[in-house]
Amino acid sequence: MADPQEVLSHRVQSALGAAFGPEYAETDPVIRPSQFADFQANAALALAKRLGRKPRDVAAEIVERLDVDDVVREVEISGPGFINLTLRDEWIAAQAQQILADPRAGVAVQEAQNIPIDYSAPNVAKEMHVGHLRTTVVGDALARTLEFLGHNVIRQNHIGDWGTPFGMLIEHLLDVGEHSEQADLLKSDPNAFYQGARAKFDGDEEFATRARRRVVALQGGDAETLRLWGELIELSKSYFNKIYRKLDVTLTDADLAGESSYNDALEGICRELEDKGIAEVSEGALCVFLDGFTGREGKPVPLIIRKSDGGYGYGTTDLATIKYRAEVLKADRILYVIGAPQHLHLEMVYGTAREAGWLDGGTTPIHVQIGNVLGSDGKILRTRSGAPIRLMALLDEAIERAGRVVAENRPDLDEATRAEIAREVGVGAVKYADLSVSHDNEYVFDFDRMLALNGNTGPYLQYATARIRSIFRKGGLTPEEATGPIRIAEPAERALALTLLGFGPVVEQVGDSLEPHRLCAYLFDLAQTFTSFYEHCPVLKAEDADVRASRLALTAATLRTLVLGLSLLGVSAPEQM
RNA sequence: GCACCCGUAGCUCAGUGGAUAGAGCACCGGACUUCUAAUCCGAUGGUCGCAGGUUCGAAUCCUGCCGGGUGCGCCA
Repeated sequence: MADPQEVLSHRVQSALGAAFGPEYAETDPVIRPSQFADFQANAALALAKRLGRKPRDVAAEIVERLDVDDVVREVEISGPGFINLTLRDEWIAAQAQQILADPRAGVAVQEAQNIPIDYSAPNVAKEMHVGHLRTTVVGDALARTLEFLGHNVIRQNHIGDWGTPFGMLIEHLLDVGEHSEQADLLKSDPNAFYQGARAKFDGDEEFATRARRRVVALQGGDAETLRLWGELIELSKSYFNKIYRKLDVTLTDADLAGESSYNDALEGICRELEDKGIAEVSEGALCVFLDGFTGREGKPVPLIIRKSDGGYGYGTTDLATIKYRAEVLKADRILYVIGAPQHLHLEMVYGTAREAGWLDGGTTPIHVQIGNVLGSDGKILRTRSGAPIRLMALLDEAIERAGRVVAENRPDLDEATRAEIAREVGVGAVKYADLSVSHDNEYVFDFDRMLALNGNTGPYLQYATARIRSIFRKGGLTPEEATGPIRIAEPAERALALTLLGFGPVVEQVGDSLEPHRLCAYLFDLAQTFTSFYEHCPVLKAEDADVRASRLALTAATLRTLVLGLSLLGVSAPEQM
């Protein structure tokens, strides 16, 4: 066990039990990183009141019973009753050695949960916007991280592939021709296709009539209409996959679970909720009213599950997803990586599912709220002309900007290599920018900042890995050949080794809290701690062979941790930059 | 009107009820015949929106207020 915080927790808890009786052995010892030592235990302050004694006396008694000599070099009571703990260099070195030998870099495998993750969810025949970009990137990072922690992740790309707009889209497809250039726009510039259809729908009464008739045919299961609908899906899949491949996102066609896949379940959902007395008819629509949900003028807010015209909306589909994921997929947690504005709606879906008993098997639905991406004006990101930004163009611009920097700094590399580096850096920068701020906050999109080589950015972390790889190339060995033994003498070595021990805990924390930005912050800290180490401690030019072997081992452990950490975020690390 | 989110350094953002609130950027001052300077070291910069409350201890928890954003019946 390499996590100092956990080791110290157990030791302090034992001391608490020994000092104050077994009923205190479960007390949280409140181990925290400290600015005066490596860690501090704050339990004494909280316990003082309960025990009716002075905090410093309580701390003294804990210290007296504390058995940590093998781990801790110095124990000191300070201030009102803080217990400062300074770890032994040898212990840190030994733990770092274990991390180096562990292919998982100190991340424990957890008891497997079934975790469906709903993320990305673009619409057929529509451009993905920066909001989709963020749920795609955050959802994918969570999928990768939870999978690595040992969970059974089931990716659910809930694409918008059903509804009334399809009448218009199908008629437009027929008008322009299935294999026309216009139809091919769906693969590259879907909004152009959509807007073409929309314009006709709004301006041409005859077209609008055809479109409405087509919706009826689609819902009625007309074979030719379904074939054309399938064609729209296929063309759109081509667009989605182009984006996913460029983004290096793990979603494939196998993960598609679009709205249409629940069509057959909707009628049953409504009947079940009506039979259970959860749904009732109001103003012609079948609705669920839940306690605690009121809107304007105190009127109860409905979750509409069947419209007054008999059709179904997203509320019904979302209920079908939660029932399916809970009962068929046997989900322990269901993650909805979806925009923050949909919070109220999702709460109503959860509440309805709970009342219906669908979550009784121990399923917890969780809304991973995605904040809006803003422009520098603080408004939702758009082009100067006010149009939504095309995602592919945005990625291409990031790659192009990265390419300019690479060309400037690495004229020695051939063009193909530079292009690949530019792609990894540009895409990595965009993804990292989405991941490094807490997901539920809005954040301001800024190319210059995300592509900077300084600061908490993707390129900075990638550069740190590229530099380390360069050390091994120059040294004529592979990172795997650097096995230590790790010894600690210099403060910079100590700081680096101690930071390495924090990887396992932070990955576990991301799995629990579903906050990838914590991993970003950790990796940035690790990279900074490494560059500082690298500045102060010669590695290849170390004074003797033992020191060199130890520093190479620390360097190898850092590289593996950085690359593994970035991979959990879905950010690649180029061999050179 | 009701609900949710947010308010921390000039800017962008972190912050597990614990000691003197942190990064990055920008600005200022240093370090390159380099182990990749695409870097590093240092300095400056704060009434944590305001006011109460709980607590030994509050940026963090509770209440009220101010300011900003979002949502609130047949779109998703």
